[in-house]
Amino acid sequence: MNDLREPLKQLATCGLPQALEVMGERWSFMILRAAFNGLVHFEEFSAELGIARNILSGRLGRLVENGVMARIRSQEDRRKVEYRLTEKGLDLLPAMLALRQWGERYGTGIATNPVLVDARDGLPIARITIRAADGRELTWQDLAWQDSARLGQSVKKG
Amino acid sequence: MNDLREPLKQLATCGLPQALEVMGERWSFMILRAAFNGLVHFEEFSAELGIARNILSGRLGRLVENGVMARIRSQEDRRKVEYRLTEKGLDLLPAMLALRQWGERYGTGIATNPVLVDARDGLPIARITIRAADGRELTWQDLAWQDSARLGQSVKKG
DNA sequence: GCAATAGAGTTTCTAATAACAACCTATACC
DNA sequence: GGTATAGGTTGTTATTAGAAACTCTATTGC
Repeated sequence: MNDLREPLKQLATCGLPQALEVMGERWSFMILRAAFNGLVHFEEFSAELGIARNILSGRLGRLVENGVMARIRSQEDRRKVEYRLTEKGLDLLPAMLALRQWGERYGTGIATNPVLVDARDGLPIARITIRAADGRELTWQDLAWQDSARLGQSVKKG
Repeated sequence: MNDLREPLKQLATCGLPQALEVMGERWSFMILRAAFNGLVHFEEFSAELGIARNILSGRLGRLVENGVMARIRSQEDRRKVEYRLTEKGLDLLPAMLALRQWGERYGTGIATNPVLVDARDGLPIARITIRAADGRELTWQDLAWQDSARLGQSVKKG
């Protein structure tokens, strides 16, 4: 366990609250997943998620507001609107996959489909892991919290 | 009352809904972060998060129910209870870090503190990325969805 | 051209849930 | 007895969810 680790009972500041501000609401990640699955239209999200229309409208609007998705009128059919992931939205993929993999691992063994693969060789992607700057895989035992003012100095683990 | 624990009917099935059922509520990730920062007692979480006591009680209970945390009576002081991350909870670290890194990257430039470092060399961990089975880093362009029944066959990018 | 229809919402109304504040309780320690 | 710790209870408000009906524009079929 982490009994050897010196607990730091100080206020922590990090990007998590800001991420949760955008993605912490109930349907946000499900909408994101649908978007990664190629859905773009309001009616597609509605059918896939079974979410009430007003709520879906609100969530999509919020994701657009926060720059996660872009709202684009279709050229071919001007009734249609396309919601497409922005760069910022695409950058949420690691977080979504990490969550999803965790759910798969500990959930009630529902077979995942479809699977995300490397387009080059068709093999499923690896598990999302934590790595050192030089690429070594790290576990919680290998990690320590460090005050950012002291970065680069030696670390005491116990 | 279409909630997240119902299996999806149409396009995609995966572990995400199950992960969100455990971690999708408003304070769950903040509690998790506090736990990773070494907090163990009810009053510590309460002080750190400023969350109403009944809500905190409910969330902690739910995390324990779901096996993310363990509720342990302290040996030294029998009044005290320790909430400690289980293996299952520790395995949420990649997801939490990916979210946090995303928030840092796109948030309003709040300096993160403390920073998670490799205890061996004191260097901050790398960004959480998606990798192929052989370890190559992959971006969204390199990926494809594949029906799990056809794994290993040729892939067309969607 | 005109009616019917499709897409993307908005509005209204209602129910359920989450959140918060402020007490209250039950142990266990001193 | 007095205090610390973990939580339950009560009451109140805010938010979220949902169903159904409505709007507005664009397209399609005749």
